[in-house]
Amino acid sequence: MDDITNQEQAIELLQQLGLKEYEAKSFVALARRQRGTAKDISDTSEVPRTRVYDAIRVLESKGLVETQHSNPQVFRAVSVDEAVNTLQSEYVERTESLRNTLSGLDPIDGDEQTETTHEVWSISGDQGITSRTRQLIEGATEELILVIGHEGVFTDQLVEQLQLARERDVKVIIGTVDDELRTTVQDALPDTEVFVSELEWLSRSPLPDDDTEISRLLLVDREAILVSSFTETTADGRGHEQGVFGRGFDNGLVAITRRLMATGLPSVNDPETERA
Amino acid sequence: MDDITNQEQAIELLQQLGLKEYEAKSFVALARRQRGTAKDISDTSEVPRTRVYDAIRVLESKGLVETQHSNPQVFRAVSVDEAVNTLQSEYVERTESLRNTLSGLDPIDGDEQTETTHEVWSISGDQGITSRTRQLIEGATEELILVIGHEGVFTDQLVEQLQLARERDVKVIIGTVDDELRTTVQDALPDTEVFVSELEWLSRSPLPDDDTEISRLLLVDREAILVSSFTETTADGRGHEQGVFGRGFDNGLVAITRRLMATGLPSVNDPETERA
DNA sequence: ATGTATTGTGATTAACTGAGTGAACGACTG
DNA sequence: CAGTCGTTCACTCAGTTAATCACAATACAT
Repeated sequence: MDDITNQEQAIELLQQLGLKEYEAKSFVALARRQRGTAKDISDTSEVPRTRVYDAIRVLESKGLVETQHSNPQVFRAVSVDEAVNTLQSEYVERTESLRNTLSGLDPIDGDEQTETTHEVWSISGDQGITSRTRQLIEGATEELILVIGHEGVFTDQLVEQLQLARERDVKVIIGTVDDELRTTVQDALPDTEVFVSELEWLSRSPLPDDDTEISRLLLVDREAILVSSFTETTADGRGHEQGVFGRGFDNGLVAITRRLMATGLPSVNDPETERA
Repeated sequence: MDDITNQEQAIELLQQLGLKEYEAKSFVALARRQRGTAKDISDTSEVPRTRVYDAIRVLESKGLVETQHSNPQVFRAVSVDEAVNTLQSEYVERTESLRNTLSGLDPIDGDEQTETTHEVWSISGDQGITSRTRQLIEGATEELILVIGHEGVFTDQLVEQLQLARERDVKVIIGTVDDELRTTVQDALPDTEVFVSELEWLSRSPLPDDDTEISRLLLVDREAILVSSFTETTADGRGHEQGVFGRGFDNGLVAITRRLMATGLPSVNDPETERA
C-alpha cells in the first residue's frame, strides 16, 4: 500500500491547482473518510484543529465540501468526480476568458524590423520546447529530420504529429542515439526511416563532468532548427530541458546544423542539398 | 477603447492561473507588442526594468515567451492561442492526474452512521450550489419544483438539465418572482408550467436593510430541498451566494419547505401530497 | 580613446501572505 | 456547577514577493 505517496501526490496537485496547504490536506483527509468533524480531519491530516475551520470554509466556497451546522459541525466532501469537474471547469473557464481578453488587447507597434534571419531564440522547459516542436513539425512542407536523444521526448503525441506530416508527403527521417530507442521508434512508425546516429558527440559529451545530454534535434525543410538539451538537476527529482531555435536558410545555427547532420546521417546526403 | 480594463482583466486572469504580478504584467505587455526588450516591457507595463528579466525567465520556462540572447536581449511572446493552449493543457493534465490519485486513496472508515435524515448541509459559492443543483435535478424521478429568484441562475445549462428531466417524465414546475423573468423562462421551456409566485417573502424581504434575496429554491420529489440566497457584497463587484440543502421526507427543512410551497404555488396542491 | 548612456546581475529592504500556536469564549455533559 | 469539547480570534514567525538601489558589463558617440 503505497498510499502514503498517493496521498502526498494528491495534496501536491491540489496545491498546484491553487489551494493552500491546509486546504489541500483537509480536503484529502475528508475525501478519504467521506464525512467527519474538525477533529477527525485534524487527526488524519497534519492540520491544526483550530485551522481546519478556515480551510473548510474556503473549500466550501469552491464547491468541494459541504457543511452540516450541527454541534460539532460535520463536514462532507463531494464525490471525487464532482470535485475534479468543478476544479477543471473553473480553470477552463478562466483560460477561455483569458483567450478573449488577450486577443482583444490592442497592439502597440514598435519598430517593425522583421529581421528574421540570424535570429536565435532560446526557450526552456519541457512545455515550451514541446510546443515549439509541434509547431515546427506542423509547418514542415518537404523534409523533417529529427534526432531523439532522450526517450522521454518520444511521446504518443509526437508520433501522431509525425504521422500527419508523412501524410502531407513530408519526408521524415528519424535518428536515435542507441539501438534500443531505435527499435521503439521503428515499431511506432513502421514506414519511417529510423537509424542510429554515428555521431559520437550526440550521445556522449566530449567533456568530463558534463551531465547534459542532447534531447532533441530537429531540422525542418533545411531552414529551421531546434536543438534542446536535458540536464539532470541533481537536487530535485526531475531535470530541466532547455534549447534554442532558429529560422532562415542563412541563419548561422541552421547552416551549421545542416552541415553536421549531413555528415552524421546516412540518407541526408543527396547532392541537391548543398546549395549553400 | 476600454482596453485599459481589458488589459487589467488579462493580468488578473493570468495571476489567478498561477503567475506572479510581474510575470503577468510582463507577459501582457509583451503580448501587445509581439517583441521587445526589457526596457520596452518596463515602459508599457509597470514592472521595474530590473525585474523584467526574472519574470521573463519564468515565462520562458512555462513556454509563453522566447528569448533572443543578443544585446540587448529581445523577448517575444508566443501567439495567444499557443499560450492559452499551453496553460490550459497544463491544468487539464493536473486535474486528470488529480482524479487518479484521489480515487486511488484508500478510505478510512469511521463510524458508519448513515443517518441521512434530519441532516442539513450548507454550501456556499455559485460553483458548489450550481453543481449541487444539477445533481439534484439529475436525480429527480417524479417531481421537480424550482423557484428562480435571481435571473443569474437561469443559465443555458440549467435549461438543458430541466429538459432532460422532462424527458424522463419528471413533472417540472417552475416559479419566478416577477413576470419579466417568467416570460423569459416560459420562452426557453415552452412545455413547462411556469408561474409567478404569490408569496410575498420570496421577492421582498420582510426586514428592512436586508439586501439578501432568494436565489434558488428547489424541491425534488418532495424529499430533497435546496435553498440559496444571494447577497450583494457591497465592496467588491459581485456578490456571494450561499445556501442549504437537505434530504429525507422527515427532514425538518424539507417538511417546512413542502408546506410553504404548497401554500404559494398553484399546482402543487393535490390532495395526495399531504401524507405527512 | 574616453566619457556617457544603456543593459544585465545581484544585493537589500519593505510589505505581504501563509503556517503554526495559544488565549478566550460559548456550548454541551456529567 | 465544573469540566470538557468545539469554535473563533488574535498573534508570532517564516518564507515569499514586490520594490529599490548599487554596481559591473556592454554598447555608443564624440
